[in-house]
Amino acid sequence: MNIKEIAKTANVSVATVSRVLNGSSKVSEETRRKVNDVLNKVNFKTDPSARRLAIKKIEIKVFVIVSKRINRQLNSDSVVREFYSKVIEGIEQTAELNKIHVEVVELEDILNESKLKTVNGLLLIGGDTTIEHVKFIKKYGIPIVLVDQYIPTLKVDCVISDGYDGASYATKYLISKGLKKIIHIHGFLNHFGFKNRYDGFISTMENYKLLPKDYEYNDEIMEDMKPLIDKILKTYGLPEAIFASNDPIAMKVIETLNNFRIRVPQDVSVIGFDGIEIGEKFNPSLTTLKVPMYEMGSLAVKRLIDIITNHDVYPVRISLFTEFIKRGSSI
Amino acid sequence: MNIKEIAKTANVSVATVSRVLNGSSKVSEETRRKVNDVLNKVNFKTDPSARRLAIKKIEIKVFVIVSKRINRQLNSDSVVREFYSKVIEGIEQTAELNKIHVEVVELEDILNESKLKTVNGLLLIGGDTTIEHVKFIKKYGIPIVLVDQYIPTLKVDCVISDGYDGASYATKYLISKGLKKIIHIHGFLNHFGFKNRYDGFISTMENYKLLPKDYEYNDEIMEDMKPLIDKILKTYGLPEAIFASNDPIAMKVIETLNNFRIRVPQDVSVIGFDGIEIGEKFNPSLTTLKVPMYEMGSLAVKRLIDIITNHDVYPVRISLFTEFIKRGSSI
DNA sequence: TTTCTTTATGTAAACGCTTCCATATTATCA
DNA sequence: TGATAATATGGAAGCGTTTACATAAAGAAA
Repeated sequence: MNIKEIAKTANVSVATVSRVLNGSSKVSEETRRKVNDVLNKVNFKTDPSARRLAIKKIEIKVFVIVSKRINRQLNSDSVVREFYSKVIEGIEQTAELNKIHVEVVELEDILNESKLKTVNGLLLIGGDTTIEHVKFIKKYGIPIVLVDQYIPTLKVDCVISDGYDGASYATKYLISKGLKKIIHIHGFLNHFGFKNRYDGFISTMENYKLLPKDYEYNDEIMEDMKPLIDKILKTYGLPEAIFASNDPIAMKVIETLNNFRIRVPQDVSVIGFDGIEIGEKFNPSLTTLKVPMYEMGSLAVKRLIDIITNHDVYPVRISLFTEFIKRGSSI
Repeated sequence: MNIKEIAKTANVSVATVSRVLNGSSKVSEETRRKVNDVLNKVNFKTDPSARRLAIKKIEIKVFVIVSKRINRQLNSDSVVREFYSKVIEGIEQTAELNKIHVEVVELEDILNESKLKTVNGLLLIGGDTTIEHVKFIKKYGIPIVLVDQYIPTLKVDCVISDGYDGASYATKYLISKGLKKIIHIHGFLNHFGFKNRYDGFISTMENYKLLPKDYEYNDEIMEDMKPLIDKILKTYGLPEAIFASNDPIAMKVIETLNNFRIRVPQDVSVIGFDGIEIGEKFNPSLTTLKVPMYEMGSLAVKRLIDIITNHDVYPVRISLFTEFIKRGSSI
């Protein structure tokens, strides 16, 4: 069953059927009804490959939106840089394969421009995307896929990593090694990513009837982590293991512990999260949960293509599993 | 960059390029090398859509595996029937659209057969799939996608509905209507679906500083719910709203409440979960969260195709958002 | 040498859809 | 009323592949 047969039974041309299918305005009410009747009767579904092939003439622009903050970091030497670079690499290569034009722009720019109207789809990367941004863009009816960001109250497509599962795995690993005094050092919990990892840690500890203990850090503490470690040692004592909510924290923790003459992993095991490359070079090399960043970007593009070409309507949340990488910083 | 350009620069016909690309034997060594040189130089990648369109039928066999229990229910008149029928409809139509052959078999059958080796991919539907099943099949290196089932400890692709979000939405809705005494009646929490909905309910109530109260039901109670309602009324008092973890429970609750001369929704609001069709005919018509069942099946097939054709390696979890449908059983 | 195979390559027709362009119809205006 | 503009529809050319069929070249058999 194809468009041609539909056309024949509806007594119109294939062009007209296509127009009805795509909601183009140049069809009379009567014809539209006639075609729709046939369409419904046979429960017609457009062949995605054919549509995709035909439509390819059009320049599909995908704006990879990055907030000013992240963009600055992308240009500076930072871990964020590595993370998002990998994601963007995945985006660009997958886009190229599908002959889609990608442009990386700053979020602030696109929000001010009425350029929005020329865009076929948007990828919004990272934690700076807010509900307002999404709502604003949605008004234009432009498909969006969030990357490494999830906004629970909004039903919007997103690709994220499974922090809950990862944290849970790490915690179980430590427990399986006989460790019991495990603490979690994490970022602000209103960030969904940190929250997920936190939840995974807490619930796993509770499942094993162990007392979960967690400490929140802020940007100042990143400068100097001594006060935090000090506090932990005083109020909690020396933990057997520390699970940090990302790699930079983990490395900072190790550094600071060393200053306290506490050895990693002999005295305390440390596990990070993200799997950035520096972690491997670090001494001791960092045990971590690797987020498949390239895949994240790649999947986001594929999803966007699906949405655009199939008029896919149900938003989905795609979570990628992380990969546990055992290295030197933990037993 | 397409096959035609490759052909031109390699000084051969497009047919020949295609033959080289597909490893057909009817190409001389010399020509093959010539073409491959060009291919490598420009890092050519075949357009998937075009290929898909041109190939009339890819012989990918997908076994939709259904456990005996569910299969029995599919043949009998049950709500499970409706739910899984819709899912299977999505699977079959999407498969057909992609010219893939689908066969619905019973889980028990396939596990005993060495037929497994002839299969390109498997879809496992529903809550009866166990870790052992998956592990067994994985041994054969066959791609699997779980549908409406999630096994946290195993990194296996799955398509599920977002119970947490749905439950959370329902709870917020009730709270927004000024209701405070809200309880949750749910199934066994070791089923990930019920657990998710439970978590969504609990955490939302806590967010609003309300006391969450929940009751677990079992199959006997489904026969006669009087004891449970009795217990609730005695220990908790009359709730203002009841959120049930699926539609059948919700309807049973309403029925039983009516026997107690308690009116729905005047005295107590009731919300279900699933969005099965009977709920609409029910009196009062059921407020519920609709799981996009068709989409669930459809997405599962698409994911399986991706895994098979792209050799996609990172397993992902795809969650579909539910849709809140306000009807007569709630204010 | 002639005829018959075999092998390598090219030509062109699909695959199902979108969309530019042309045409036919109807409405609008002077 | 005739000229013009607006609107609805159809025809047909792509989109990038695959592949049946045709053809050319070369080798084998007579």
